[in-house]
Amino acid sequence: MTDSVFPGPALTQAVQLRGPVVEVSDPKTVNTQYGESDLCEVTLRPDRGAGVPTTVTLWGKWTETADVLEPGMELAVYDPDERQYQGETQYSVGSDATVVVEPDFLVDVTDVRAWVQCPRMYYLRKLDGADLAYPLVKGTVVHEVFGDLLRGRDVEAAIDDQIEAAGLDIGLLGREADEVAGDVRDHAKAIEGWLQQGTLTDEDSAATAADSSERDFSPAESDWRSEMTLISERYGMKGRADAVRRGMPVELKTGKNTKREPRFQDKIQATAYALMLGERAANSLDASAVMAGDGGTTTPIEAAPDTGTLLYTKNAAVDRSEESGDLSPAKEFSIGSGLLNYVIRTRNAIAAMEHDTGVPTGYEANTKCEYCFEQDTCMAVSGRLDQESKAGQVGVAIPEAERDYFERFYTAIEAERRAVHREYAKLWEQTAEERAADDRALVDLEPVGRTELDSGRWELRARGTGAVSKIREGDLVMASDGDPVTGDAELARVERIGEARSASEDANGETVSSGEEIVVTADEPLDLRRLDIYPSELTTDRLQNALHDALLTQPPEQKDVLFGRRDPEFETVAETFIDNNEAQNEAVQLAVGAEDFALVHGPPGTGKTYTLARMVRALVDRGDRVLLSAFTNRAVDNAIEALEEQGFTDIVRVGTESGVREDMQNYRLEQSGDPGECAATLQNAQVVAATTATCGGTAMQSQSFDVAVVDEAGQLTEPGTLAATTLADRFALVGDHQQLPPVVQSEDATLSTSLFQRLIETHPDAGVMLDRQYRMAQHIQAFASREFYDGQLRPATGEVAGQRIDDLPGVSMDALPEHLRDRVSFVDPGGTQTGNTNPVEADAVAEVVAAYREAGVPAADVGVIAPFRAQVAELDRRLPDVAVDTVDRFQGSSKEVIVVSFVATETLEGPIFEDYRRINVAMTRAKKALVLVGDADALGTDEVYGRLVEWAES
DNA sequence: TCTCTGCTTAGAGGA
Repeated sequence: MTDSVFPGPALTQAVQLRGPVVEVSDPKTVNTQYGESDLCEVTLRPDRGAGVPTTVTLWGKWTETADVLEPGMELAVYDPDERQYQGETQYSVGSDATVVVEPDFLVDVTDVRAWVQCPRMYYLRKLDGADLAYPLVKGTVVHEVFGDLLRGRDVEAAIDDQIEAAGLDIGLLGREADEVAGDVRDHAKAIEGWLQQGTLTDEDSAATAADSSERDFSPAESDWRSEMTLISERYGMKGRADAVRRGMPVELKTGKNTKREPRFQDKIQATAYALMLGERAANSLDASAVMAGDGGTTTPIEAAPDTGTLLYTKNAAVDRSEESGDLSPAKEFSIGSGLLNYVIRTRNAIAAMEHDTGVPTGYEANTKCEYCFEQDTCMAVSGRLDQESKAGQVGVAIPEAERDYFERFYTAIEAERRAVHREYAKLWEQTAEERAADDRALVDLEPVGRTELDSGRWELRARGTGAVSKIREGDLVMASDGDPVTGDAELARVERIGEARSASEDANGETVSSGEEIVVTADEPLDLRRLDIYPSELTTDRLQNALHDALLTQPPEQKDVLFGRRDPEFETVAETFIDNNEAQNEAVQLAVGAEDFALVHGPPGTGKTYTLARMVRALVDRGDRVLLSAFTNRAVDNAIEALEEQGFTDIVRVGTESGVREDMQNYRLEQSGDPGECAATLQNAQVVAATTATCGGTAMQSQSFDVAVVDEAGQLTEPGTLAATTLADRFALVGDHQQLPPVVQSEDATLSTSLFQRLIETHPDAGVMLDRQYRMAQHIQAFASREFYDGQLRPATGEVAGQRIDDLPGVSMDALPEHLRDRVSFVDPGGTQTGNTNPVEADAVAEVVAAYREAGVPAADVGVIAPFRAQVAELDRRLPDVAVDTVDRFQGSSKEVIVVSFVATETLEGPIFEDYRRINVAMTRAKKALVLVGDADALGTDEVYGRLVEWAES
């Protein structure tokens, strides 16, 4: 077992050669002293491209990996044979060496498994993965029960709890809890029987046999670990083993297998875990050797466990009179270097395919399509997209424009996936300090306690340093003893981060807080010393799903308008919904009368959310079932709040407990509980509200709607929007493409234009712009109106236009310094940008805020905005009781007084300043006073920022 | 050196 007595990074001399491939020779066959052998020469630039091009000869089966290599791919070569020849060092990769393609791309073990079944199955899984199916739900419940049994829980209690936890899914499948419990019990019996047997053979004392009738067979803690998350830096792989027993992988399968041997793909899955367990074992063996003064020489392959176990629990439940064959649930198999290397080569094939976003045909492996249960789907997808596939094609291809669209977005989403993978690689590429500085980790935690919960899970507590990070309550994180890759590490859920609830007294009798308290829950106990963000591919998976559903399952008529083959149609609606704002009323009429879609362009402060709520009510009055969606939880909750204010409360909110705002929890659908009740609550709801990411999940995929109403649609990628709109016959998008665009990690521009923007540009007639704003004084809105809204944005009333800071109770204009008395002012404090901060400017901002405070403006009415998080932190220190945040995070809210800190001096370099929409957002948060603080010369280097300064000074 | 929210995780099975 790896222990915290071995600090520092992995000690295995892992990478011997690593860098981009320059050239790959054609494979050839040569005669050697051992007979005929294949070889292929690969030239790479070691030291990650910095070294002299070096040729490595790949022998035998490694030529399969050479086959998929292309120049430009990153290659790692471990433990190659080294030989001097004519003054040159030559490397060769035979049986003892390993080659890994694109090691930073973490291939999932389940993807390796799917690829082994059929490379095309691997591809199909990415496109279409949100189906609800009983065997899957049951399988999940059995796995959870298995984990509970390993943690020593009572079987009946575990079954009841886990079925309750899966309540909604079971209900949506139309099953009863009792029926599922019966099914699960059969599997649980098989697990119990096997565990009992294991205990008996392990403990050779006669006394154990006498006790065997009792329930107490709880596995000894040192023998077992359940649900072990493994990440491999060396092989570029990640996955989660069901259980590890004495260092050996155990995989639970709830299907049936009456063959003597385990299924090949099951063996491959367990072998992949064995490979990663070997890596961990080698690291700790080498560490021991170093401590003992020996050199570390064990390779991970040598250190890998030699046996894997597959537990086919359904075997115990089948009717023995009708089945022949081997019905024992547990099947062991031996793991040798051949199988381990096979896993690595398969993993390489996947990584190579991902490098240039290729699409597998099925010919890559020797699979037989006639036995495949994905055959129909495979042929249909191949036919619709006109792809080459071993199974062949059925059906008519979608139009070429749609195929191009699919290709373009598929590629862009996969680029996002690679960006997520780069985040994984940072787990080991960055030191703990670098990760902490990047806000991606909380380090130097001091473990203060652990408690085993009734569920068998563990609550782990630590004292934090109070450092900031992106980690928030409810997040799934990697909890570790200090090293998330080679140390003791577990996936954990953050339950609490914050000031310790209990305070104590110090020596002088003063009450002191005991620091920041961090509480997480995990399956296994560990010393909680560090938390890391655990990147998730969930969003990319759901975007792929949405793309697939929108293009391959929607009827052509519905897609026509998206591809410009037809103009959107409207029925004329004469009813008046809002009588004091023409544009708002027109927006509701448009949405109600839309036969395809309607677009509502809502600039800042124009009552966009109010209009949206009115629209939802009007649709409901017509008998429509409405989906209410937005990218962020905050926007969804705001929309519900607006509905509530209009007296409408027949809403079901789908989302996680931590995502949904406290005061909206009463609308939240409880996903655990009685299956029938859970499902009925969702199915009977007239209005269902959820984020677009949740719309892509299994629960929402089972629902259909008449209309989807999507708020903040300017912040959504096209596939993100489609996740909501494909669930409905028609849709209405509400947003503002002149405010911030979707957040995407990759540089690809495809995803950064919203569907809202594309449609409003191609179909201006299908949209209404709300042109009267209720937020800003006339002068404050002038710049935004001119620059971003063609001068069409105007104050809704004279009162809005003429508002002044001294309208606030107790605020006197005379108390303000003269340069701050205008509604818009500019201050040039003459500081210097250092990194992403400007301390002098921060001081000036603090002075401005202090001036407003002294004039009587309450702290709650002041907001401070800066482009960089570093400057936000700088300002936060000076202004503890004022809201300070980045532009991006301020979108959606407003304050009476807004102070903007631009940070930049001399030049305006940096991508943050390139998107002018960011200024629009920053300027339009202010109601009565706006103060711009920055370097006039730097701002003057850009035309738009220059006009901004001119306007502020005038 | 740029901004950053989603999501129960990942994996659950069928001839």
